[in-house]
Amino acid sequence: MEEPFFDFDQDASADFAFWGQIDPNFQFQSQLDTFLFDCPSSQLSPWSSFACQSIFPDAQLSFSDLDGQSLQLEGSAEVDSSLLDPPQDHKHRHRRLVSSHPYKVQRHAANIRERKRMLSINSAFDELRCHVPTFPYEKRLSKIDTLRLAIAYIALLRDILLSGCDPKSYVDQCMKNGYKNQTNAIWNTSDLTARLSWVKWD
DNA sequence: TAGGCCATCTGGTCCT
DNA sequence: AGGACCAGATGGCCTA
Repeated sequence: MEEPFFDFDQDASADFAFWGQIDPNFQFQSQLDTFLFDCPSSQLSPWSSFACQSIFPDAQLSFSDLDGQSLQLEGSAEVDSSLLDPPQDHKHRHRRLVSSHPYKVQRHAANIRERKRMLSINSAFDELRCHVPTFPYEKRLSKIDTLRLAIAYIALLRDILLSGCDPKSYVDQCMKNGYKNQTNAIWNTSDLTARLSWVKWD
């Protein structure tokens, strides 16, 4: 299996060099980050037990990557890096924390939890993308399109069940006559049925 | 270059 | 009290 790759802040150490000396709080912050990320990722997402593999592995951000990024954050009172004219070739703009206030330490921990939560959500989106019909050549669906397509797909599957017809012949019929259902889903047109023509029904 | 999409930070609110 | 959840703000990347 190919390791998920995300070209994210791989030159964090260089960034530190650019920004100057490391804050005394850095060691504590690193330990905090390490602690927060010590919990297994399987606890973060109920979806991680699925065997399904995203066809877009590069879209996933590993927790080790996140660990690396968390090293960017050092203390409390933050400084918008754009104010200091940082290098512009980083994929993400980073903020630095330069003093130590308990609230800011808490805030930093909350940020990490929030990032983990968002990773969990994104992981679920990747799982969902695996279960909605897409063209082989189609680019990665956006989150909103994934949700809308999933809604339309579920509606169509329901209609197939209610019809009692053979799924493939039902889809073929939809291709000929156009698919109409009760929902207002954006994908309930030929987009969906055309995708379903790629589905193996046996 | 504008618009879409996304990641991240943040503060507020709710829940345990 | 602390964590989860949420929505708004912001800025970066990509594409038409």
